[in-house]
Amino acid sequence: MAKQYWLMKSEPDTFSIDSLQKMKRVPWDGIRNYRARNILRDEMKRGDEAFFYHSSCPEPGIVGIMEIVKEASPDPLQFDSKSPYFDPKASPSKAPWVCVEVAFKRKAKSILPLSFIKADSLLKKMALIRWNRLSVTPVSAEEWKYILAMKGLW
DNA sequence: GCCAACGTTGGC
DNA sequence: GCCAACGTTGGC
Repeated sequence: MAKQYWLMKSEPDTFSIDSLQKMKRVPWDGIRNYRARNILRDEMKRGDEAFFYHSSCPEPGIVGIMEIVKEASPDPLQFDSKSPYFDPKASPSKAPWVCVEVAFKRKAKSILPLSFIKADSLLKKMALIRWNRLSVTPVSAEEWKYILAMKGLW
């Protein structure tokens, strides 16, 4: 299958592009929305690439690129009673929540702000805008190429 | 199955 | 901190 592209949100206070750069490879855990879960579980493939997006911060926007290095497996946090992502209904035989593993690829030279995305005639059609509260959204090959070709961004 | 109440996300 | 847009929960 052709490589697919995604956009994944994280609050930089919790986990930022700099944290990913240092850690190199992490589980993308704590997804507790069914629509986002279905994307992780059913659609994300090893080798796919994703934009790292900073949300709920002074300047939200795209800040880097990562690669999906491991496909979905049960999210361990759902079994951890001390985690905010604990799910009392989850059991090893019936684990509703999954995570993928991502690896750092590159950090943008500067942020590509949401305000720019919303003002751009091509980018304002991104699923990021249409499904504005979903933390994992698809990015079309056209949108991906367009952003990668932006002057001075990378 | 409907819907009101409540909780969360995330931009501003 | 506010609030719009959803998503979830639970009574009926």
